[in-house]
Amino acid sequence: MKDSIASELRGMLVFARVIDSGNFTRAAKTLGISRAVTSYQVKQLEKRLGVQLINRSTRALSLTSAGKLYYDKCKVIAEQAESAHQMIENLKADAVGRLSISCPVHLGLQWVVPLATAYRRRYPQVELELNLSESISNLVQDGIDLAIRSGPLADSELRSTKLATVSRHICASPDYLNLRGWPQSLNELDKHEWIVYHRLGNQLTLTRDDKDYSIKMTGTLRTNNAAARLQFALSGMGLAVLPHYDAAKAFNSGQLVELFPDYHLPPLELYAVFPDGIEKVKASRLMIDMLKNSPP
Amino acid sequence: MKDSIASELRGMLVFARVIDSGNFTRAAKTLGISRAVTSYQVKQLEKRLGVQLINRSTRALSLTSAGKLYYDKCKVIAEQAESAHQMIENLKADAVGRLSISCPVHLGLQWVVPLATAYRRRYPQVELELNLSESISNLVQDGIDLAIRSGPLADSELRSTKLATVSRHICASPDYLNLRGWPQSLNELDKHEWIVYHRLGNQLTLTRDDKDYSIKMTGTLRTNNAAARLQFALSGMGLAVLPHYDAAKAFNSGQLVELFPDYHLPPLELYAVFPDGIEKVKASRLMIDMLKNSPP
DNA sequence: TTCATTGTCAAAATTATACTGACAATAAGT
DNA sequence: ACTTATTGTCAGTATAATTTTGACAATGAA
Repeated sequence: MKDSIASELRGMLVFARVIDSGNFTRAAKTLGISRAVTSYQVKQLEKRLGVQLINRSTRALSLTSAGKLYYDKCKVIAEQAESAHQMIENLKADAVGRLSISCPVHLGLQWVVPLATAYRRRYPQVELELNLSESISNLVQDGIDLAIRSGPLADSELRSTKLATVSRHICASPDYLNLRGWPQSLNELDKHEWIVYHRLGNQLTLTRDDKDYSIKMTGTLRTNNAAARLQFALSGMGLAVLPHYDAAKAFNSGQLVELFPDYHLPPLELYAVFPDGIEKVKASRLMIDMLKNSPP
Repeated sequence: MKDSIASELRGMLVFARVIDSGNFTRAAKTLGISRAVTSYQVKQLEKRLGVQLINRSTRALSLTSAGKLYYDKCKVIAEQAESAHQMIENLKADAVGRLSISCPVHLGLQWVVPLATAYRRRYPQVELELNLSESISNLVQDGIDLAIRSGPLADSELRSTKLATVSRHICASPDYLNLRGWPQSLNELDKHEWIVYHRLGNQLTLTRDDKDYSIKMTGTLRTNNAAARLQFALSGMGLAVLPHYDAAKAFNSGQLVELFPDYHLPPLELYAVFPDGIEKVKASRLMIDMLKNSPP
């Protein structure tokens, strides 16, 4: 930082404090530095500006006219620097500010939107921005504070915390099963149509009594959209692996039934991913807590 | 400067520049520092605040919500710091700002007041403050930019420049001389009354053809006020040593006559005394020039 | 793929900043 | 007029901060 304004800033702060204090000694004390440095800083500033700001005698100070004008500016800057710092402290202490959240579309609609509504009601001073998108790439570009993703993101720059564990279930509509047959064992599954969720591949691992069973999902219906997958399943297009939050409603209404409930699928792990320090911001912390306390 | 706001200021400036530039590399270039420092400064700032301000990936930047709010503050501070510096530069380049002048009362009334009137007309953007006072002590206390004094001030803190050399003359009113006699030689002077100016002592040294003549001023009329001295002289109370600006008018109107015009008195040396760097301020420089160009 | 560019890092070099203990100048009290 | 305490500054030194350099992995473009 050769000769930029930056070098002046510290001097400006010291200078302002000297004027506020009325003398160098008191200023030094309140700044927590020695008298010598205080003197040096102001002298350096004056040298840099080329104009003397303070008329000194050993027992009295006064501002030159240039100093008076300059002091007013310094005072404002000092206050604003203080206020900027304070604002960050406020963000950490109170539910204020802004919070931008990124979330996969379907999960967002099912889970985050209702929660965000409650959040806004509870913390009206926080401006919420909910960005629903599947793509994970523009997380940085879009200035996201909090991204909700399934699976921990292997990114050293970002921190993450687990929000919820969502069980998954093999589902089908009664109509479909009546048509194609209700499978009694895992072996019969390969005679069925699967609605394959694009991002998960077509290998499926089930667990029962600590034993793993591997299944290959066969089928021609593929989608990268979770809502579409649900609709296909409801329309009786085949078997689908659905997260609990999609499945539960359909089970209750009888639109879907669960197959092989004794076997467990590896659950969906939902993580919050965020830049370091964001968890110290109260608005973010409260949102994370809320997400953890109200799993989908 | 342990942990005060001051340490943050440099970081704030760098941070703002990074955002303005869109990336660290360009910011570093415009700041004239290396990429590494730029990164370091922002990181340091974030560490200090406890919150990440910038979402980084190697090819894209974005602000966190906290960063957005903080940026706005930084931007204002950067602009104001720039403007403070610019203001000083303006003071040096243009006739603007304020200028406070201190001057002995009588000299001020005779000389500076008329000049200040012309100055104000010529440079209306300069706020003038004229402080007429004999005392030299509160020069610092009163925040004077420019003090006019007779004789160079032996003060290492302050700079000074000679404004004018004012000749002095031995004067008396014709009435007084008719009453007490017109002295023909220096020897007769000790029979006369002197109006003694307090600050100059009562020893007088005259010069003629490189030869010095010492005279002791006798008399009971003493004053520390230059205007009073003039009035006493005009009223025929005795001989007085008057500066040219007081004597000239009276000579022209015949109210006073000069004695021993061939002998020269050590002249009054008028100096401008001011803090270092004030001569770089245009308003001051113009005033000093004007004083030099229009001697009393 | 290859290539150039980005942000960051670690170690070293350099600079800025800080403290200490003096000093002369001043003001207040006696 | 004398002492006493306080002030701002200085010189020399110590310390902490900043900066440079050269490297690195990550990333996007060709």
